[in-house]
Amino acid sequence: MKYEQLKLENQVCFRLYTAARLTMGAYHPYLDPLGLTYPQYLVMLVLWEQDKQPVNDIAHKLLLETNTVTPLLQRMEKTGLIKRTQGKEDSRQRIVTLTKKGIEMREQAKHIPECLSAEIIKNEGSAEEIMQMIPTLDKLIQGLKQQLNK
Amino acid sequence: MKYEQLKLENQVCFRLYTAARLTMGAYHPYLDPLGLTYPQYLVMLVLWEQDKQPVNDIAHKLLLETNTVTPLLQRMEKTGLIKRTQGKEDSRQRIVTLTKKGIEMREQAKHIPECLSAEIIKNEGSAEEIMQMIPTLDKLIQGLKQQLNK
DNA sequence: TAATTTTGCATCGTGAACGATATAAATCGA
DNA sequence: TCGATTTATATCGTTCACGATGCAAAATTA
Repeated sequence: MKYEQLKLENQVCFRLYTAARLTMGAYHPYLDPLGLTYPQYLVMLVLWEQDKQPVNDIAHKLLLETNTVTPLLQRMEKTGLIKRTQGKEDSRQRIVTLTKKGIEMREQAKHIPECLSAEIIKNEGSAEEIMQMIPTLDKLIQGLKQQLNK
Repeated sequence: MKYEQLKLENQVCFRLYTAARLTMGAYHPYLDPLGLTYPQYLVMLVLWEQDKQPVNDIAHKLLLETNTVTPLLQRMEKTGLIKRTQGKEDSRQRIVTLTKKGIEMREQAKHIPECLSAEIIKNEGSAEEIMQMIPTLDKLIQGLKQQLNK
C-alpha cells in the first residue's frame, strides 16, 4: 500500500493529459485540409467570435502566455490568415485582424464541431456523459487559474 | 445561431486541453525540486511500478509514440535517473532500468499525489466530483485510442 | 535458406508551451 | 515634469509531441 498513490492508474492528471492529446489528434483530419493546427484553430475561434483583438486578449481567453501566442500568430500571419497592426491608442499593442482568407475559413470550419461530436459518440457512446464533465472541468480550471495568480 | 457551435465556450476539447495544461502546471512546485518535468514524472511512475522495461512498453503505457519517449529517456539518462541497455533476447530493444538515484527518488515523490489532491480540493472544493470524471475520461480515451488504429 | 516484411528504436523537422529576459510605450509618484 | 514602475509584446532556450524517414534486427514467407 506504501506507494499505491504513485500508480499511473490512480492519476487524474494523466487522464486529462492523455484525453487532451488524443482529442486534439481527432481534430487532425478536419484541420489538416485547412492548414491549421489545433492551437491555431483555437485562435481562429476567438477571432471569429470577435475580430480585431490585441494579442493579450487572445492569450487571456485561451489561458495561454503571450510568449506562446506571439509566435503562433507570427506563423498564422505567414500563412495569410491574419494581419498584425500597431495599436492606435496604445502603440505597444499589436491588433490582430482576420484577413479575407481568415474570414472565409469560418464557413469551411462550420461543421467541424459536429463532426467531432459524431466521431466521439460513435466510439464510446454517450455524449451526455462527456457533457456532464463540463461544469467540473470549468471548476477545476477556475481553481487552478486562481492558484496561478498567487 | 449559424456559428454557435464554433464558440470557444462550447468546446469540450478546449477545456480538456486547458485543464491538462494547468494541472501539469500545478505539479511544478513539487517536480522542480526533483529536477523532473511532468512527462518525465510519468515515466518514473511507470518504472517505479515495474523496473526494466523496453522503450516500447513505456511508450505504450503512456499512450505516447516512441519518437516522443526516446529523447525523453535520453535526457533522463543524462540526469542520471535511468540507464538504457541493449536487450538480450531481442537486440533491437533498449531496456530502461532505474539507477540508484532513480529508485531513491520514489521515497521523495511519495507524497506528491496527496499534495496535489489537497491543493486541488482547497481551490475548488469537491474531490469526488473530479473523481467522477475518471470513468468518462477512460471511456473517451479508450474510444479515441481505437480510432487511432484505423 | 534467401528474399520480403515487420518491428523496435533513433533521427530530423516543425510547432507548441513556458520560464527568463529584453525593450519600448504608457502610467504613476514625488 | 522627470524618474521609477508597470504593461504589452517579443526573443531565446529547453522540453515535449508527433509526422516522416532511416536502419538494423527479427519474423515471415516463398
